[in-house]
Amino acid sequence: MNHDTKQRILDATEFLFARKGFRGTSLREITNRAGVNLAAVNYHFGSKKTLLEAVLKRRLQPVNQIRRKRLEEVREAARKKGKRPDVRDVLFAFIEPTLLFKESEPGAREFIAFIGRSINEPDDTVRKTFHHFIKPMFQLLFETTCEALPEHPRDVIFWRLHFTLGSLFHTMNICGNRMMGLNDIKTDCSTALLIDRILPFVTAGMNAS
Amino acid sequence: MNHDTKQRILDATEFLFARKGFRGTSLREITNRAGVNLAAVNYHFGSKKTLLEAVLKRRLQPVNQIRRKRLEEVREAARKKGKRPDVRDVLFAFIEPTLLFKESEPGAREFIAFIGRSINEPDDTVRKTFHHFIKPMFQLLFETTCEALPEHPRDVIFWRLHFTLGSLFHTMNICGNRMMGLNDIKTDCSTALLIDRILPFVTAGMNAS
DNA sequence: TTTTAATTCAAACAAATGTTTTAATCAATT
DNA sequence: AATTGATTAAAACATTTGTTTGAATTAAAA
Repeated sequence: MNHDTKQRILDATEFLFARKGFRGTSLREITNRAGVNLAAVNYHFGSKKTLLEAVLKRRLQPVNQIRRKRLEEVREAARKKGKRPDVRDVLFAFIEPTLLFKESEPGAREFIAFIGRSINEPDDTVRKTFHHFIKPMFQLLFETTCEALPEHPRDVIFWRLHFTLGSLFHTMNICGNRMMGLNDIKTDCSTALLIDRILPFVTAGMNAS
Repeated sequence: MNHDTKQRILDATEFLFARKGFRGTSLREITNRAGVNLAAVNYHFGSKKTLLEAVLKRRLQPVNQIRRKRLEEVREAARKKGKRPDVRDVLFAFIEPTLLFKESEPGAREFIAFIGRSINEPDDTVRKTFHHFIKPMFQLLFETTCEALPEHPRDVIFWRLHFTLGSLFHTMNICGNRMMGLNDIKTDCSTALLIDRILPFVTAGMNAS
């Protein structure tokens, strides 16, 4: 019943993928760190590619549920009041769960950097798997933002949301990993403060005339 | 005097690094594409790591010169007028050369995506080499922006510039490579239009109260 | 032309990779 | 206790990796 072999592999994998990337991590590193036999990966997951899909699915599925719920709550609340959604509320509903994910579980603190990179990963397997999870969320975020800003052209909103994603995913990288600092600036930062920092920035950007 | 062997290797390398990443590209792919012998890489560049440094240096050095010149022009112009620099001018001086780089040379159209990824690369060699080039620019951008927004705390400006970099580098990825589109939105976009799109966004974000 | 240095080439190197195989071990069911 | 199925283990598999070697070729200098 040592069924936690799968868990140990998943835990070791997300840590190493976050630190060294998909291609930079070997199955031997993973199984060594997990304390299991090398063949266990192919036995339990089939292949390295399938392992990656399992790792991404385990983490992205829950956070996506939260994001969807939060976005639809904002939508519904606005509908009931007969007003349009507030841009800040919309962005908050998407961004807060994304960054709060870092605090959700021990492994997430590192793995958030991997997620932040995935959208632009050169490896097709990583990027396409990630897009499969993020695209419906992006679509929902897009529609909700269009409701919030009906006076803005749709393609302007589309691009500004991409800029928002850029800020957000870069933030996921630097808060989960290593960042480029400067001499007199302290770079460590609580998640709550980070949210307070990024939200005015992207809200102002979205609202720009 | 077949000294263009080095050039052909550099050209092939930047194309493949942009498409498949540093670790995802083998020296055999590079030399095949360049039409040169496998050993030519180690003969002319020493190692794969040194090749990477040469590739980055060849492209980043020129664009950095432009960025530095542009930023100092903005600074100097303000000083002569006895006013502080305009935030939009500062960001424009940094962003325009960065995105215009794409049009500078044939290979740059693809390579811009590699640059956009490098800041958060998991591979130490790539990330550190890139930081070596970008950090002085970021420092200069930071100081100039602080002059433009003296009422903002320095650490707020620091983080907002990181958000700006996030938007910019994500844009470099999607305009140089592949992007996550939506059904009814056309994703292709001229560089000039792209600059017109990103600039109001990050300017508003920097100015946010 | 002869000599010398720089460059190219094919071949081989050792190390690392994901995957498969086959036997051993474990846990539960009969 | 015996049997069955699931899991673990060690070893080997075939490729691919970056790098090195030493001879062949080319270009420049004497």
